[in-house]
Amino acid sequence: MPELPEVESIAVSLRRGLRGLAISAIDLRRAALLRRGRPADLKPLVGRAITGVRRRGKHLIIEAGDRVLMFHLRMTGGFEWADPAAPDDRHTHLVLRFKEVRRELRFHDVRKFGFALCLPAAGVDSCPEIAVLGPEPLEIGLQEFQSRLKTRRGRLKSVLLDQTFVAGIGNIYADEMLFESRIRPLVSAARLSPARAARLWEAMRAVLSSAVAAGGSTVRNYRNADGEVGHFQENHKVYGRSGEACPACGAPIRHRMIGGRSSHFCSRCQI
DNA sequence: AGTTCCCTGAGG
DNA sequence: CCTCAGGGAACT
Repeated sequence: MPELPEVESIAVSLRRGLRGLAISAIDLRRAALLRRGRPADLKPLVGRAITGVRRRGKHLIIEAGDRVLMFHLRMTGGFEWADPAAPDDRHTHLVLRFKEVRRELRFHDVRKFGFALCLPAAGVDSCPEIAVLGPEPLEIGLQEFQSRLKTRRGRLKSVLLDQTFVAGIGNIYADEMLFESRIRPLVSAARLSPARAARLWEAMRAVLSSAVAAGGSTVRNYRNADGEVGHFQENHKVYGRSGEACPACGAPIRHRMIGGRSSHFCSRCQI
């Protein structure tokens, strides 16, 4: 569920919390968290100062000099600052400790879909996870957005969720930006008119930037690294509102599966 | 291009 | 008890 706005909010909170800290120890509780990586890959991080935190798509990248620790949170991954003496739950998979402070940073993930990789900083952009990603939706220009759409066969909603098209959009924001632009999720991406593509581009920027400003959406239990919830769920017009009245026309919000994902839309407003 | 699977807790 | 949620890879 963490999508671009949630990962951005986590990155901002981590940037704040990690400023000026150097890693003193790493406690890997579940080796499978590293996927193809090995536990020994983490060793170069010990002793390194944190030099930055950034986001690429839904990936979170903690920079420590010439190494990075990259996370994908998938559905239920998250961070929490805790006193080392505080009890931890069985879903904590990695713990970072620091020279300067007593508090430790815990990565937890109930469903274990998330992963972490320790990579050379120079190799991040060329690693498979990042190399395949499309442009950032808040950076891509209208012309490029329109021309990329034309090359995509398939339903518009599925294309928006495809991280190689643009990186960072998930189920919530795909539904919301389609409603905002009054476009049906089922239409062909390639056949979207330039005017409708422009409306979608505007909606994409508006929805994502509002969501970033609101700290993301907290449905179920998303929180940033400081334990703060997001507030954009209060602005959701269609996501999770099947059966409720469309805020624009009053027709009931419809719900159906598209490409294996639950989709919410107004069949009167969205054409 | 659609379906299945991974995993677990929440909700019916 | 059963079903659902969901990102993304793997499979059909």
